[in-house]
Amino acid sequence: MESRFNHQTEEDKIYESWEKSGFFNPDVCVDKGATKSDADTFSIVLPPPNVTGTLHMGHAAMIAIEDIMVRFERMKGKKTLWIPGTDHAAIATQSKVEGIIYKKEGKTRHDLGREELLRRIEEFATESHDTIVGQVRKMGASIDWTREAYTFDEKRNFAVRTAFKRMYDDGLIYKGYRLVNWDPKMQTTVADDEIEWIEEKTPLYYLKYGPFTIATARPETKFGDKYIVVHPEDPRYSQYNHGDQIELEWINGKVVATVIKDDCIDMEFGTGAMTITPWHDATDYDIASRHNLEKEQIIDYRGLLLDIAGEFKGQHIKKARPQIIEKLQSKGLVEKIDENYVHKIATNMRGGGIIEPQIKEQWFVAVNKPFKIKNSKIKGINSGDEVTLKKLMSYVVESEQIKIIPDRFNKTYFQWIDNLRDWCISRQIWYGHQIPVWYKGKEVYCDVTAPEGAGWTQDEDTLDTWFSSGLWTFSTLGWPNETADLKNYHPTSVIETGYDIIFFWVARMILMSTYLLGEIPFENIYLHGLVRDSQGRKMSKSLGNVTDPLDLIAKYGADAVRLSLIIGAAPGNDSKLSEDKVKGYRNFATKIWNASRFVLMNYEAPEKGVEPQFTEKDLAYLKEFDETKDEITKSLDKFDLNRAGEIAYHYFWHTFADIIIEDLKNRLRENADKENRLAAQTVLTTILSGSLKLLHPFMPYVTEAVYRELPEELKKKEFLMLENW
RNA sequence: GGACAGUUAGCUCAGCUGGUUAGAGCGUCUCGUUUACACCGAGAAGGUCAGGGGUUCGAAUCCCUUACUGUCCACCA
Repeated sequence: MESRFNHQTEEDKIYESWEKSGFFNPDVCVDKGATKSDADTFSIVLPPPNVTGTLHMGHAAMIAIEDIMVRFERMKGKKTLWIPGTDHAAIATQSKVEGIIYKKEGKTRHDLGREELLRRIEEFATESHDTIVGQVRKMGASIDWTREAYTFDEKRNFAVRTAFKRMYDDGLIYKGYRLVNWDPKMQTTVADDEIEWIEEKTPLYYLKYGPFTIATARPETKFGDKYIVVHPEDPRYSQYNHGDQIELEWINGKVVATVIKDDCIDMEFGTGAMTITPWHDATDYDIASRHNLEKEQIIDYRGLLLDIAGEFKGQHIKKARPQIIEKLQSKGLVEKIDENYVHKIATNMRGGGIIEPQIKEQWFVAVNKPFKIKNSKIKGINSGDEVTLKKLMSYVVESEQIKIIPDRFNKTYFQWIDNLRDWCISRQIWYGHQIPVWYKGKEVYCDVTAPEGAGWTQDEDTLDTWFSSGLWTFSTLGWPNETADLKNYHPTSVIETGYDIIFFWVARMILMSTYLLGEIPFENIYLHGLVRDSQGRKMSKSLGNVTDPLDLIAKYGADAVRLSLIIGAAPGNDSKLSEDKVKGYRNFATKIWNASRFVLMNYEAPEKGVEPQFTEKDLAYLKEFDETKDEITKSLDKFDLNRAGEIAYHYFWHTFADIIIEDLKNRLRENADKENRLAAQTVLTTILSGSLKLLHPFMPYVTEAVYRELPEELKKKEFLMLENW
């Protein structure tokens, strides 16, 4: 044995031998007798990384955590399945590729056309996929590659169409005119959750609106405003009654304004009076809907002003604003301007532009609509019970059929559900699952496959990417076919993902699974935090503090990277990563190697007839090891990987290496007494091989490498990976 | 506006349901070149556990409160 474990040359070889053996696949484990065929199962799906690029430290942490769970459960003898895959990430990917093409060639998607753009995206996605898969392997993931899936492959597409059709038939998917988040840059709608609010210092204009003064940050939307809304109890406006009509001079001449009284008005803000633009603002839309007011479009889908803007027609809203203010000023309608106002602007967080709400016909999932559930396996809900999707989502968590780790996220989850509105699922981008609805004249047809006969055209919209990833726990297992995998491995044991996508993804998986299968998608939700830099800053390209997991792996080895992402990282909490930390755990890997080397180089095969004669201290050492093992097992069972890792680390280095080896060293050398020597050796080999098992989920490579060096009589299996916990 | 975290040694964090002189890693300092390992070993210094109040025989740990930091949610034009 060399004096150090050479991760650069050994890790890939070890991974290859694992993968080739087939033992990442539970079927092979059963066939080859490594796992009992009637063993309990443990299953987990890899949160599919977006094919928008490469993996970052957060992904590395995710893989490390999941692989620890998987290796631990596999060693405990369970039929263990971990399914890999990637996510087409519809809008994010298209946005990214469009950006690249525009930068390189100055072309837009319309220059290329649908077919060519899709081809380019596929090309990019494939490349990105290959990189990602390579990275997952590098991390040492014991994942079943034979079951790899893509959210946009044929099988998943079939699952998506099936899901859509069922929801459509149950009336849970409908097409309707609603106020939606429109991204003029990407030319598509975006879900509420996909919006990021950014603050911007924008002047707040106080405009004279007849006898009223209104405050607005967006004068360019105000052309058609003909309702003035005040609070019913506002004494300043008590002389006006709901419904009063007042003629007044406005931007482009006279308008008749109607007074509306509504208690959603904040009397403290501005002047306590506002005009509304229902077509382009959510609050205004709600007010207008409550009072049955007219709604009129002011801005088109590209962000240009419409006819109603008169002389400003055709101008972009951004350019028009100062001119509109100028005109208002010349008419004496600007009372004052508050330059220090901070306005919140909605942006599309998937690389798009500034959101302009629009009323548009879109497809929605009705979350509050009652329906009768079929085939419920959910405890407390029977088949035929009337439920809503919202109720299903909250019930399974409330009743603790799904547990969230850490549990404080329960509150976050429920709060989100309380605020949940119908989910807009149609997108006007090209990269995604096309909606399985066809039209011919006034006829509408929804099915898994296209209708017979000529003259049908398919709906051009594609589905929100989360619609397909919502099916992930079971679409990867073969649903809608009743496969053995689905039967064996669903519900999955745990979903492990970042707390930042609990709404986007976790909640939607619960929605889809409870509705479509009548069962929970997973029993546990393990949420990890963000991996930040050593100063606690978010890693970002603009800060230049992004560390590539591959660089760290090349430098210090995957084992060190894994452990440094686990220790000091409690579920749900952000963690900091520094190179020093990784270096420290690389040193630990070397320590494991050298302590093992020492034990092995002093190893002598026991002579026949010689029985070890243990001292009391020997027995105490063995007992201490057992206690440590129990503690680690308990922690892992509770998903407390952080603690388990720390105990294992500390025990191996500072108890086994520093104390036990030091103490027993001499008895190996001055071998006056064979029984005594054998006892010392037995203590060392017992604890060593036991420790290798305990450390294996955390540091699979070094431990497996050491295992190969063990004399045959100390090994029971082909791989350490397959040893009994 | 609502909710959730966090505030413990120079730095990063443990400290589970309250119980002896508050722990670890990194860093610092001293010593050590014993044939497993200098990617090492032995040892040391360093903390009024954010502030205040309370419960208790006893609190970093439970309760209240203040301050600061961070995150999420929400229809303040």
